[in-house]
Amino acid sequence: MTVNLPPVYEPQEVEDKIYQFWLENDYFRAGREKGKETYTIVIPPPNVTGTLHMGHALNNTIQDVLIRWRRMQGYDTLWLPGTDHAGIATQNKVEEHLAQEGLSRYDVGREKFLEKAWEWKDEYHTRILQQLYKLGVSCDWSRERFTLDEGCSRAVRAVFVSLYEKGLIYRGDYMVNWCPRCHTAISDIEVEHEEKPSTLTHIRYPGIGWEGDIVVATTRPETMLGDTAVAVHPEDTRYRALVGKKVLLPLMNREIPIIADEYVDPAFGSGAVKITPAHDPNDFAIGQRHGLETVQAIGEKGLMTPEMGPYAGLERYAARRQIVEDLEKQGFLEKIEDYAHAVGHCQRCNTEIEPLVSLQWFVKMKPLAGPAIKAVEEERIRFVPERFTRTYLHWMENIRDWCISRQIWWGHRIPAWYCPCGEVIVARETPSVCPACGGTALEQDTDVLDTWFSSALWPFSTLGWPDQTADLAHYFPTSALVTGYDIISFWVARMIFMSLSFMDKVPFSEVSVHGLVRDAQGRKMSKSLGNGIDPLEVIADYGADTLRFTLITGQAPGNDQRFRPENVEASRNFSNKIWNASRYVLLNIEDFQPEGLPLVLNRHDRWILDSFNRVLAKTTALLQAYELGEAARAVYDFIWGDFCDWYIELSKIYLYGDDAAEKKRARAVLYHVLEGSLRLLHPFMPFISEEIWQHLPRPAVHTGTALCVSPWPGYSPAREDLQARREMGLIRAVIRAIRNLRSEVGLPPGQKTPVVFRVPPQLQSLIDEEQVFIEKLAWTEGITFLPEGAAKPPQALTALLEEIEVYLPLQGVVDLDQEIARLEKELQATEKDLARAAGKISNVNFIQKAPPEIVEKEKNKKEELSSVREKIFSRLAELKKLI
RNA sequence: GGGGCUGUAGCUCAGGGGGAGAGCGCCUGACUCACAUUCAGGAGGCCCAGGGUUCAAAUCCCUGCAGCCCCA
Repeated sequence: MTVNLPPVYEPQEVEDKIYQFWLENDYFRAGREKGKETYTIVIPPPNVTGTLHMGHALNNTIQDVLIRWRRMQGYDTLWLPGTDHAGIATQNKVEEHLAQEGLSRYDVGREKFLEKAWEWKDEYHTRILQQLYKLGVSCDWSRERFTLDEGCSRAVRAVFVSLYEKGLIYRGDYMVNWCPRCHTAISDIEVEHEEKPSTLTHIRYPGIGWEGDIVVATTRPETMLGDTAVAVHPEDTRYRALVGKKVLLPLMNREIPIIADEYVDPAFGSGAVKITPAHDPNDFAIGQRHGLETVQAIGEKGLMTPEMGPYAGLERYAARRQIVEDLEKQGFLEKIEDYAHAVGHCQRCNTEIEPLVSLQWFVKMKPLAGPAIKAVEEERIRFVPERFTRTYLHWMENIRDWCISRQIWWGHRIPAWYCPCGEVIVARETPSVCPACGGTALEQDTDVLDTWFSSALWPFSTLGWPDQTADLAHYFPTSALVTGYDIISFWVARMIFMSLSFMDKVPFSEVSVHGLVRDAQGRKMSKSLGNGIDPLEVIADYGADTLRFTLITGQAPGNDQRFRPENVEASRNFSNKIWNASRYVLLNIEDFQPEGLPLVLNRHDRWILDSFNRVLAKTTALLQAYELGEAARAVYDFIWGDFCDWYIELSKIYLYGDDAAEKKRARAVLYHVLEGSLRLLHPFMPFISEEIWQHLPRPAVHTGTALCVSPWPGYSPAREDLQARREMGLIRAVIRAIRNLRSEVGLPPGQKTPVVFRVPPQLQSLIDEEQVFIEKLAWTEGITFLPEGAAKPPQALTALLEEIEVYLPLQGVVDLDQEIARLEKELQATEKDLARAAGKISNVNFIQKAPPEIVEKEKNKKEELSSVREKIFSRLAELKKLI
């Protein structure tokens, strides 16, 4: 095999090619491992509104890491991809698009509009897929779904009709959150509250048939036109006598009653409140209790209704100004105060929502929430991190009915038909005849369903439900759901109750929750701020592996992360490190045929294999716990810190030496560890690992054709090697000590120094055997051992390890005063630690109550430290004599 | 008003009952035949404050301060 790899890794040359290779060989298709345990994830379907952002990149990378890891572990893995039609969001986009041509959706009509929306969907769907390919996700594309496709639509109808038949879907006049911009009702959780400075307007309502007036305070004076009562608290002595009397509604000259209701807070404002049942949820409730009239003052477009006299047709905020002005002119304005309060905004377009009473469809939530709460309480579903369980339960326990109708066109049309005779037909199949009167003039409800209604069915609708398909039987329930904490109530909660209701099973057993990706300053990435970073740009500049690794290592479960260019570079450097380590191995294993590990391994081999073995265990355990960031860091530390910095450096002695047997052995180990490391790395950096792996020679017995379907490397207890670990620990400490001393006096690597050791007899052979390696890695030349009792070199730097004394004789270079000062500093530090250990051991409580192994550890520590202390002490004495 | 998160090195953040960690930045030295996207060495932290539990607290509990998020 010829090796011609550039010294700098170029992902642009590699990634698309590798992805094509994976697709062509169908590695991501589920069912490759027949009969194996399944591992399934359904993708949180990205909206076809636009393009993917960093949050999607993180979400999909996490899923891909899990899926690739499980695939390598031999599970029958299915990662089911798809996209979401995103009703209001997409409709807004298409409307914006039309607006550029000066058209509204009403100009083009429903049918034509939907055509446009489908075109939009096609375009953005294609883009999103391209982006996902670029990220390297290993979805089973043969099973891709869309929330508005035929199957999902049937699922939606089936669920709607079934819930309707069970009495869990009803239609009613209720107060809903109305977005005058989107021109539709939205559910409670689609409303975002924002604290804003505002004013509290105090208005005087004159009494009718009694002397005086009542002052009410409001943040929304324009709604006064729709007032149908003034309410006071029943216990409020100031007003008790007035209850049942009337006041005059200024400007409208309407008589409205004074009523008593517990809801009123006597301490707020004047203790009297205006009641506008048509425009405030609380007032609506009061209106219902007291049988008040509902006067709609504001219409669906945010304009004052025609009944509002001089204000008819005014935009709501213009009306507010006008009304305040008129009130003042006519002497009804008491005062205006500054006041901060939370205003509801449309999640999609940020317009202030208008509470309106209208006829909408609702899902009755209490009966559905019960089992969904139980499933989580019984830990049939587990949130990771665990704290999100509380978020979920809190929401579920305080749930209100879900408004599911939307007055838009893009979505699943509500399967309800109306006959002029008054009959309402809710059916799975489109009816042609009214079952009540036999009439055929049926008209379907013009509204569509909330997008989340179809998303709630995603884990089973995508697998074929309502049909009882083989996939549904095999892959449902799914294994894990990976999602951001921001949609736990929107999506996760709803999937859970829908699944329990229709599948009688939880949709997934674990929910891995991640945070948001913020900008370098910690701000949310947003279009309006323009601070978003396009994942595709990062991929173009650095490669997908780098982006993935940056996102994964920057992540702690459930926490937000900041996306910083420095971190991207660190990941890029890591990929380059792997690339070059591999180049080193490849350049040195020409004509090499892998035949497994040699039977005889030396200390270095046993050490790296032990270390590798341990990182396998650690990484696997961390992945199991969804600690992906830590897992990636463990891999990073091993590859860079152990393999590259130490083993490769040690191996150079063999590879550049003359001993053929040694060379062969070192190559085999290098190959083994590199190949294993690539497998370990693959879920995190799939492209570079696959690319390099494809360059590696294959063992004769190896049947695999791609790294992505190679077995996950497993921990083996037989590879534990405490002796190698301990011995290499000593050798590395010795090398570091020498490097340290050399750098104290600023010796360049080219200037070799001899080194003198004083070691216990049992360690002399160890140092002896490692001489050539110590010389290479610590830039020394010539090692000698001081016999027992012999004088130590006077003009020498000293490093005192627990069992080993290291002297660098440097005539003329050593400044004795400096050396004494340095050793004294070390002595101080040692004595501090020693005092702490000694203190613990002399504490009776510690000896009695601490676990024996901890006590043992402290005793050893004390021994070691006092031995080091003695050594520093005597060395200091020697040096001081020389001055 | 209710719930939650965060406070650790100059910056960004891991960790977490028993000798303070990483990356980046900074300082010193080196183009050492895989890699200067590198290598070697170093400086730099009363782990927010106070109290409690414990033989032992940066870690667990409570209170406070500061910042952030969600829900009403």
